[in-house]
Amino acid sequence: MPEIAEVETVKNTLKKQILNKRIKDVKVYYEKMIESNINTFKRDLIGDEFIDIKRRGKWLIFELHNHYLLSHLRMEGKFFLKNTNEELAKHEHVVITFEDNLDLRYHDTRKFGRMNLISKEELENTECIKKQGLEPGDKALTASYLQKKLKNKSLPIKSVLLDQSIISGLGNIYANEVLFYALINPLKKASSLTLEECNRIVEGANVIIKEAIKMGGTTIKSYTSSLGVTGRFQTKLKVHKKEGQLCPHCNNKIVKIKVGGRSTYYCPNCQK
DNA sequence: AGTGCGACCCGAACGC
DNA sequence: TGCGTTCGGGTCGCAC
Repeated sequence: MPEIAEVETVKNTLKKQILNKRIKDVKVYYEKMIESNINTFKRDLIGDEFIDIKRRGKWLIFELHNHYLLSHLRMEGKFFLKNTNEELAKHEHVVITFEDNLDLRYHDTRKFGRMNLISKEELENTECIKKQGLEPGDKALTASYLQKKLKNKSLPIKSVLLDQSIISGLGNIYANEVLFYALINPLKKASSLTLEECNRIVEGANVIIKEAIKMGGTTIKSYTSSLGVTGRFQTKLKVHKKEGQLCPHCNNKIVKIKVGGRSTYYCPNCQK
């Protein structure tokens, strides 16, 4: 499941392969995937070219001359590059063909991913981009920023870490890992966190995301990033999907609970 | 405004 | 073996 590190990896990989090639055709096989008007989507892409790829939170931002193509991979979205004469595979929902007959194909088993084509001036006013909070690694992401954001949140801290408007880019895997790093119980009420605890969360997010990006993300379940790049961060996971296994700090058993409906893994001894 | 929860999806894992 | 059921996971939209 792509989180910030996976998206960063996809961005970096695609940048080496698809920039500055004229788009000659666009095919959409699952129309609900496109949030903007489908005909406008095709018309505006054809004839243009990608000149850069950026990322904001878990959103990929493909820059064209006049537009941005926004793409969210949700759980299982992947991009593949294939020759245009290769047969369409199951779950390939959007195909962008470049003039050298290379296809950028969007593959999504569960059809959860979304794309949106917007004009350049719209970017900062587009809701999904505007609402993103600070990213791990941003100097402005400090303990006091976080504590202020948590002040009126009665939800468990685990749920709040998944809120993209506070820290942008954390998903279920890294939220579990960050709380283990910070030695904080996932059920602890967000508003009750001390400045010191907020500091440990910020530090954990910075350290873990940096390391995950360096390793190309986490490959887990059905997710492998595009183009044969395989994430190796799963070897670094300490608690996620480790229920019944021993805590690397104290040797007590990792447990699995539900928080806000989401699987949550933690060490009850280290994270009291 | 903050919170809770179903819907969106489909394949894998599970139960019988 | 084979069938039906449950689960997962990010985000949105709706109800409270």
